Amino acid sequence: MAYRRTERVEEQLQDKRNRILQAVRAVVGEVGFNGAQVTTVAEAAGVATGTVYRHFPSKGELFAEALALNAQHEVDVIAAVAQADGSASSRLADAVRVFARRAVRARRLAWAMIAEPAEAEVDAARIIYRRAFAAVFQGLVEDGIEGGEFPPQNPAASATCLMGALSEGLIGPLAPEAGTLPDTRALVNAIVAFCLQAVSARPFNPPLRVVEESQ
Amino acid sequence: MAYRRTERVEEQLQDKRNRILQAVRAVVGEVGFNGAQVTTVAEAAGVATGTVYRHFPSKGELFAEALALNAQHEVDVIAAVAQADGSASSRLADAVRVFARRAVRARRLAWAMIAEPAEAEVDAARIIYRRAFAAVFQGLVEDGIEGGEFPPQNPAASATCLMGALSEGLIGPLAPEAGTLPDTRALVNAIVAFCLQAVSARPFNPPLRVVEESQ
DNA sequence: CAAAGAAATGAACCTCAGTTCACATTATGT
DNA sequence: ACATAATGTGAACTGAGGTTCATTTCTTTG
Repeated sequence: MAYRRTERVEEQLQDKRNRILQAVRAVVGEVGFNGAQVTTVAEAAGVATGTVYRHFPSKGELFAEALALNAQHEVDVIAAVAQADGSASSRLADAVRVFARRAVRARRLAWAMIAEPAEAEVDAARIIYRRAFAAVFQGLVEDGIEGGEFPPQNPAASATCLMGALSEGLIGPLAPEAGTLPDTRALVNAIVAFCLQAVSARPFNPPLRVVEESQ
Repeated sequence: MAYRRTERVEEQLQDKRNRILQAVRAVVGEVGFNGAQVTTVAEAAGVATGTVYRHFPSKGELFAEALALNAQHEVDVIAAVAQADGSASSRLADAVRVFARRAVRARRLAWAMIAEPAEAEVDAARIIYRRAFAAVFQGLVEDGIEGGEFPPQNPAASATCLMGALSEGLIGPLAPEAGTLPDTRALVNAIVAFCLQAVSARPFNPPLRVVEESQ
């Protein structure tokens, strides 16, 4: 018996693993999934190509885990906003706004996370996290309905559609081939307005019966 | 002078070109973009692989043109619905419903057209046609605003978000890894309801002012 | 410090689907 | 029928990038 994996080594291993994941984030934030090669990531992480494969079984799984890491963080942020005080409408508006703002800020990365074609595993992870975001929205929609703030509706469907409206509203402007964003503020506002109205409004036509269902 | 491209040959050429495009449609409708290889397409079209390259410069362009063909057809269908008689709301609802129904019917194909990762050229074509659909919706939104049916809003942003809500609402259920659709009818209805409400409703909270902007 | 076992390395390898191209086939016009 | 030219063919080629693995470097223990 002449070797044993020490705590210190264990830590260094974890550390290296994290460095690799962070490198993916950095590289993808720079050149997207498309341009991100394993060798490039390894270089960015300060390790050799082969080392990447001591920590991850394949490019797809590495990239998927990197996406999951980011996406989970974003979900947490949005969930926190959603759990703050205030009416369901205002919390929903805030959640959507925060999502949009953060996306616009880290534009290239956001586009990659939301929309850029990538390995199958990455796509799978994306779907999972889209659902996670939708779940947060769904909670808000349910709150709103229960509190009489929103009219009755299918919360799951509304949440999915919200997620779609939100991403589509962003994807175009975020896309790398689109130039610089002309008016970020206005864009975010329009998306927020749409989303809020979609779930929180009452039918306008046929004519409204104004009070009957209000709390 | 011993050869000249006859009308007949010209036709056969066109014919073969179309057969190849149709083959792409068929193959993609079966196995998606992912599983669709040039050789497979050639086989399905009843030509040799090389022949494909006499008609199209690359896989990407071939597939992009095939997508464009389909998408243009769908745009035409939706545009026709949008130009029918009726209120803006009803036309919008019909347009959304028709889009969704047709997608659900040709499920695999629709998913490929809307969401499946593919060559860069294909993605580019997709963006163009998403905009084309959005343009149709935008026209309806503008109609609705002008006619006092819909409240004031940013028509371009609303249209983009509509397109997003519509596709996202469909993508999940359409995805090949999702099982058989449980209740197509309900799904389509929920999406239509969301879309209609998103643009046609008035804010519920703060309290409504009912008549002021109606025509 | 030496032995033993892990972890790191990175150049070589492999895979696979898009593409090519030398040749065969088919069409036109005299 | 023959010359000419275009179209069709599909096996072989190619290149990019993910993956491997023999070798080197590092860590632990007696």
